[in-house]
Amino acid sequence: MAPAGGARKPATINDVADLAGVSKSTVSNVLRRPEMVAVPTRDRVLGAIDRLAYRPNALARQLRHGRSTSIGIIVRDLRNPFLAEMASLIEREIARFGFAAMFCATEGAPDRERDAVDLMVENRVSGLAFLSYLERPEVIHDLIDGRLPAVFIGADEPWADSVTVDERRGGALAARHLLDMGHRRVAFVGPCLQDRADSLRLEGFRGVVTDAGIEPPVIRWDPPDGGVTVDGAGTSWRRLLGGEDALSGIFAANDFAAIDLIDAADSLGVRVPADLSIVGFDDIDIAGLQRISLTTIHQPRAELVRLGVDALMGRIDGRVVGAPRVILAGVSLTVRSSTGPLPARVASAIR
Amino acid sequence: MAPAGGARKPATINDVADLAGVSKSTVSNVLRRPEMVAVPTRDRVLGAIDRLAYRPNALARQLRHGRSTSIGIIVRDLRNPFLAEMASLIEREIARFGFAAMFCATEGAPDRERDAVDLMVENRVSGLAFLSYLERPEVIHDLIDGRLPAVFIGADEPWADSVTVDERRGGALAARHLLDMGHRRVAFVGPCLQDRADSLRLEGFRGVVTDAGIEPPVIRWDPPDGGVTVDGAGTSWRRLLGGEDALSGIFAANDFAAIDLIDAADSLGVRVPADLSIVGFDDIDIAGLQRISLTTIHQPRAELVRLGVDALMGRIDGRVVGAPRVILAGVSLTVRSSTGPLPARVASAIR
DNA sequence: ATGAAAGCGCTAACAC
DNA sequence: GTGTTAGCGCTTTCAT
Repeated sequence: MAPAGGARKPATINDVADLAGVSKSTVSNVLRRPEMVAVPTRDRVLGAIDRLAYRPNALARQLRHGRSTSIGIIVRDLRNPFLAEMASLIEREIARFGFAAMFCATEGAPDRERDAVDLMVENRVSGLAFLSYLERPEVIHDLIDGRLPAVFIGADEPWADSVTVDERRGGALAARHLLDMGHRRVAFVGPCLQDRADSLRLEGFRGVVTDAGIEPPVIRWDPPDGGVTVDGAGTSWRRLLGGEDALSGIFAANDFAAIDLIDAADSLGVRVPADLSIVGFDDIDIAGLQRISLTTIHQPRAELVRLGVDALMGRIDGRVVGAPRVILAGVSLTVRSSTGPLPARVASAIR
Repeated sequence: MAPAGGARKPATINDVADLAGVSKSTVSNVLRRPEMVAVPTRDRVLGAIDRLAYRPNALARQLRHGRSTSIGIIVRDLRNPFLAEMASLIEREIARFGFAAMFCATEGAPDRERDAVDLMVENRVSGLAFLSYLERPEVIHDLIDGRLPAVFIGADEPWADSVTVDERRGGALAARHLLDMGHRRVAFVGPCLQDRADSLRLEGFRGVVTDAGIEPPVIRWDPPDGGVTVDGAGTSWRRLLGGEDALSGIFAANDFAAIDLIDAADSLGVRVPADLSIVGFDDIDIAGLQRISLTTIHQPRAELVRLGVDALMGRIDGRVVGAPRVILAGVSLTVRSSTGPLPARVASAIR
């Protein structure tokens, strides 16, 4: 057993070649094209590799090839279970193609997003997967365009391959569901710094609601501890959910927020769905727990990832060329028990 | 705007040098030690960098230095919110030191763990952070020892720096809490493939329970869909939680499983805590939701990460040398409402 | 203050 | 089959 701690210099292909009494090309061949090396030589080389615990230096190989075998994954926040699972699925999927995952969390900050892309570019990742996208289109576009393939999963950017559900349609489904149940005082709640998917969800929601002659407030909230603002003015859930003109239906930009909202309602004694109906977006696993039972817009996570990684791999190996493709996956409403009809007394009060 | 899609060859330091009419050493100096380059030269170089949208090739620099500026993070499963948040915290913390994060999920499979370490070693990461650890000690030890610094966060391996709560003590706290409330038919539930933290939690739990003269069953379960086995024999929650000798207290290896267990109980009409008390481990955010309100063993996530990354950085820059250190953070029981006293009728039935 | 040159570890022509 | 060689893009002495 070696003395613990010290960082011994790792063996190189030359060390192996010397020990095996061959040239380094032969060692390289043993590793990359074993069939073209004579069996006795190969065995000698493998023996040396074993003795020296040789691991090829991926940095050197990648430098030679001009790119690394990593994919950059850029994601807002791994604490959102939807994003964590998507990231995890991507990691697993790209591993099947021999790629490693490099992660960067942007925490919803555009400058961190820019830094993340820079980091990935400098590390010469083979491709980039965005799980959230904040920046104004041009900025990142200019950073990336022509340098490396990128795919947006869960956001639809016209200048790169995108795999997404129709976010607008999801927002519209949520709106229609709430309206159908009689709700009129409805609102959207989303993070202070919206990513582009959030914006589209809001758009879809607002479109349907305004068509019904209602102008929905947009609530900004970073759960669980962030302040609540409407039109830039601070307020509180107590104010929004209590009193005569209390909201009776809320569409949250994602389940993560929706579940925190349910908890806030529970704390205030606001009953869900008797007093307040809540619709989320994503359909994360815990949304299906009996105790949460969140009505939400379902996203086919595995399918999105599969399609997204496929698209990316197609670009990387040049199998796919030409204009960016937008792939839409189906979106649907999953009705559970966080939504219900507008209570009669409120319904009459509004008329 | 460049034609979309194509992967133009990125500019190199030579291109910049040529355009600026200097040597590449000067370009390198402009980037790494700007103060030792004359201002006019520097400006010319910066101009060229800008014009060519030059990004230094990190692979080349890292090859030169013999190591990359990445840290490998090895984690069982990002769907477990505790692990996802820990991973996220690590990524943020190492970014402050200029390191990038490389992730690998092992899904609880020892061979995937070995592959992950191999991948990291080949990529010459500067250090390794384990968030879960499966393999028999020697295997990974031999793979790593002397090659690169490693830190275990949430598991205590004597051959490398470790930052962890006292897992055994956590298990013991859970056991004592259940016993104190009068429970006698208690069990442990954990994943089919335990990591080393799981084992220690079980040990601590079992120690206290057997001291009370009870031999607790060990239930293997991979929520939400996996089968339930005890001593290798398949069974079901219905059987374990119903009937005369139903369990009345369960300690789950982690909150993720505990919450799924609550859900299973809800489905079976088993009331928590009236019929069944459940203790988790980790104290993830959703454990604190009113609707979940899980009694659990609290882990100080941010502190564990801070200490762990500190330890790792110390080894990387050689500030810390010598024998592995084990750092213990405090562990405590957070009592919420998933546990309660043994119902009187059961208590009397047992006497 | 700037440049020339060596070399990190590997791969891929091309020679033998 | 196997060896020789020429880089990949960068940093870092060491001259000038």
